[in-house]
Amino acid sequence: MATMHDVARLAQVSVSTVSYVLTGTRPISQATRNKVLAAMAQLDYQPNAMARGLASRRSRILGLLMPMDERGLGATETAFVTGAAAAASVAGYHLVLSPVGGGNLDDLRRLASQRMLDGVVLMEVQLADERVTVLQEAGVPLVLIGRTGDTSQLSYVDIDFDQTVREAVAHLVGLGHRRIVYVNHSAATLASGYGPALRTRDAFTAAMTGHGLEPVMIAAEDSAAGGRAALAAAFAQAPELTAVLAMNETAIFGILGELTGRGLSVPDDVSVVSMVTSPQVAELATPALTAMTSPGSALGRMAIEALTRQLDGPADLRHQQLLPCALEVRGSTAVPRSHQLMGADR
Amino acid sequence: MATMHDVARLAQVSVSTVSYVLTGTRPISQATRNKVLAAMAQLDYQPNAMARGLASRRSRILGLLMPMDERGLGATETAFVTGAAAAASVAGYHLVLSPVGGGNLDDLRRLASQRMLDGVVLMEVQLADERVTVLQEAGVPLVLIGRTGDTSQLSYVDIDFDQTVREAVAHLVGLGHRRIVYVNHSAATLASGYGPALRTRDAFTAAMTGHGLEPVMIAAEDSAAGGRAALAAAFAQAPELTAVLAMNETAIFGILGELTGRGLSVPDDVSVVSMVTSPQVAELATPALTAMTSPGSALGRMAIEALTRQLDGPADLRHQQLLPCALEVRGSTAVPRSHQLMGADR
DNA sequence: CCGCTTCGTCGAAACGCTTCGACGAAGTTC
DNA sequence: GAACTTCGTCGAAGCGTTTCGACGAAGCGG
Repeated sequence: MATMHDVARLAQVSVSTVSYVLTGTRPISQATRNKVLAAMAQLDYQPNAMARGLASRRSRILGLLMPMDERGLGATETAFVTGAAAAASVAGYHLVLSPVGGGNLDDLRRLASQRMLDGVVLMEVQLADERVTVLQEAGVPLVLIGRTGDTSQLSYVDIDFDQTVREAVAHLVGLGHRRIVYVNHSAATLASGYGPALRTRDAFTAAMTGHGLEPVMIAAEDSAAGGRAALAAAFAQAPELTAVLAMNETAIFGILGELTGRGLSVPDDVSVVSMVTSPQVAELATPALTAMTSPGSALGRMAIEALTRQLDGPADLRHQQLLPCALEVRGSTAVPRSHQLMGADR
Repeated sequence: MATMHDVARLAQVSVSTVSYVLTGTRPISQATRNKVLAAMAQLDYQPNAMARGLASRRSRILGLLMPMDERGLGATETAFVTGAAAAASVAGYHLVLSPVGGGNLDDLRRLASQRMLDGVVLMEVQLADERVTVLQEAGVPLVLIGRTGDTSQLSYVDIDFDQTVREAVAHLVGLGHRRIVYVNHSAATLASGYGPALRTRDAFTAAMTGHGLEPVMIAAEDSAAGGRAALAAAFAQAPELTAVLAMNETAIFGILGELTGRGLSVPDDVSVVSMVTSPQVAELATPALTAMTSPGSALGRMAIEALTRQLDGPADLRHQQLLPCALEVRGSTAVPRSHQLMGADR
């Protein structure tokens, strides 16, 4: 493995000159640059990342910290990752994903103080997230995907849940639905302070009230069975419901199954909208689901861009940005039956 | 940020002594060790990963290279990752996931020659996989999850597709099914040399022939629509089929939807077995799918263990191992209707 | 009690890079 | 044309570890 020394010798220049060619820190004449480049090519030279990191005190590695729970990464999370990786590559950084969950805070502390990560993007943030504290104490530049409760000191990108819910509700109301039930994540998830669950709950209440309608929310376990139970609960609380809005990629299949089981057809009897859902998952269902598609890869990209800007620019640069999900109408929403009759009446 | 120098000064020993306490490379008296440990604790010392890596020529970082395509990571892949991360942590290594796909071979080459990874676990291996060549040329220790065509020089862990298919077929045949159709990945995937698709195809043929039955295989696109089309094709080729064996987590939902659409009930009219499927996904369907559950986290763990053994032990250590999937019977398989009648006849 | 290992520790030389100060040559300003 | 800059390059001093050779102090068999 060739070193910079070898390159310098072959090109008949000093080691520092080779370094300047590589980093562009100081001007180098075209002639010298060419000599050096040729030597590099000839020796198949690759800079040693460790040495570079030690000398420059920057590893040019960015971390994407994601808790990996059992249920795996959905297409949405994967889009984050690919978007982030692409952006990092463009900015000349490596991106590594570290599956550090909430449990091993010590692991995280170690990772952070070892100076091996120039900065970190944190996914799946809780409203009160200790990982944020740990990283801030370690002095690691940080961008969140999601938001903590107090965001004043932080950089983040997140989904605009307010607007997303508003649009979803508006779509259903526009079709003529009046009794709309919102199926959220589980009660435990809500209690744990999971931001998206809380924010959508409030946004749903606001949106429905704004239309003069009564908001009904059901908490559902993240499983098909949870979805079935949630639908039963929904009919118990609002027997004449005509639409379900759900933010639970797992429960949604239980909801659909239970609907079919009760002899109700989607979308003729009940319309269904799935929130923050990837096209891939939406297409799995029969009929394909009308969904609010999350801006996954854009979020990942913007998080990395904010982070690199923070690293190269002034340290106190803050970046806060919200992106809404886009409504994509597929086969699971329609004008409600009651409304169709009324229309026929006139 | 405290350095080893600071620790040495505070503990009144030399820098090398501190290093020996940390690495255990040479014996250190209990008294000295305690002094050093106390100093470290007092200063909240953390070794600098870059300096360590430079001096020791080992980064203590292992890479898990996974192509991230659009469809995201299933629960199976996620189990790989969590199993691998846990094992790496136990062995004193960091695990980083790098989303390097097949496309950017140059990226991979750079990553490999930068001496930032002590070793690599490669996922989603093709029968002829250039990434293997690149990594071998770069001299990076390597363990595959999956197998290339010629495995003689390589370490790998993989699913025992032969036995898995055999057990799945045996389950169906045991129930009385005779006309069984295998829904594989797409023709393009087969043509690209994707090992699992090819191996299961051959295993299915062998298993069916062994039972004196005719093997029928259909290639399906990885989508719900692909599943629907595949089922139509299946009925065209084998009108009296009573069971479907599928290895396509995405298409399976299309298959189920199409079955319901044709007024056929699962499992009474048609039994369905899903291969290499996580319990989570199996439970999504209604009824829950009888499936061959992949040994995901065990596979990840064993890959990492093999890799670390290779790093710490002799360089030419090879490790080759196959693990079967476990049959988990749920609601999607039953005795075929024809068979029930025959049973009633007697 | 004499040579021998073994133990515990030290000092110094790497590891492969970046970066700082210096310096001659060339260009600019008045 | 004296006094400055700017340009292009060099040498050397780090960066924070590991690791090697050395060496005094014990321990030990004979």
